[in-house]
Amino acid sequence: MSDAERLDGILAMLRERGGRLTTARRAIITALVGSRSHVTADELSATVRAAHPDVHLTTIYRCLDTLEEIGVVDHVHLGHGRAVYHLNDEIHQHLVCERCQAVVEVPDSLFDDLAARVKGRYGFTIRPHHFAVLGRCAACQ
Amino acid sequence: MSDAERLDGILAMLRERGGRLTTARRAIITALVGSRSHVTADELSATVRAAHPDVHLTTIYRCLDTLEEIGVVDHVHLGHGRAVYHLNDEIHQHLVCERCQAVVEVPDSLFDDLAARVKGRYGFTIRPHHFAVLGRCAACQ
DNA sequence: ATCTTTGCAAACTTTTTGCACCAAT
DNA sequence: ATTGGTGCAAAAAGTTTGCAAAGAT
Repeated sequence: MSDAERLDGILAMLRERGGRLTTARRAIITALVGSRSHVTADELSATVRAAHPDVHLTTIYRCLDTLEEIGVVDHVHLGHGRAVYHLNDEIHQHLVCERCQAVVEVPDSLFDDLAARVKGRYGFTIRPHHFAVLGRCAACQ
Repeated sequence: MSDAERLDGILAMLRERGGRLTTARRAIITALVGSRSHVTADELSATVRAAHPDVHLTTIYRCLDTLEEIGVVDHVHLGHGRAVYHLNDEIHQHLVCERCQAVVEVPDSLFDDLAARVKGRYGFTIRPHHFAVLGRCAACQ
């Protein structure tokens, strides 16, 4: 799936929801699709501003909220303070190095065992995608 | 180990490190030891203020920082925004319900398998205590 | 006497909100 | 013509910092 197709798909979902296809949204979603990884609202804002200097950070947040409601985007708290946003097309878990901040993405399936055990013993259903797991990456041991 | 012993132990560690035993610190650590679970800086401040109305929230933060440097306290980001602090004597992982905010503590050992696999495949060492795992508790399914 | 710790006020960072205007349908 | 989206400014929430005064050693 190309970036253009991805963009169109998201725009279509927005329209279905009764949303409007504004310049700002197009720019934000384009930037999000283009930046292939995890971005903070701030970073996204910088990218968007390159082409559309008038798009306000507030609008970024509101757009990301909307996309999250639709289920297209998810956000994760990687560290102290800021959150990062990413497209939701492949679900993965984040390992974040406490030292160098590197983000390692690992398949969700690694957590299946843990999830099953926690479910069995505590009745708790893990939804792991929302928070990062911290530690030390290979390079920083 | 009684609360009083625990308090004394922590005060001793502080002293060893060249720290001073102030009224504020005594009050904060007492409150921390007394409140048997996870507290936000704010909650801790409220408890401390009951007996010592003059201890400022800033001081709470600075004291918690110091205790964290010593290794006595750890803090965890349970949700969006505030962090919770807890004594470091039994290491456990936090499961937090996204709906009712309940905190379920589970033994660290549940994560051993996951940690081993992540270590093997990605060279990443998980230090899981720092962040919460989100999901739905038994009552909120 | 020294040097850490404290209180206070103010800054800071990230995110949210109120409101009048604009623009997509 | 609607009504949802946007920009702006300002508030909120949580935490940190600078500095002079207080307090522990």
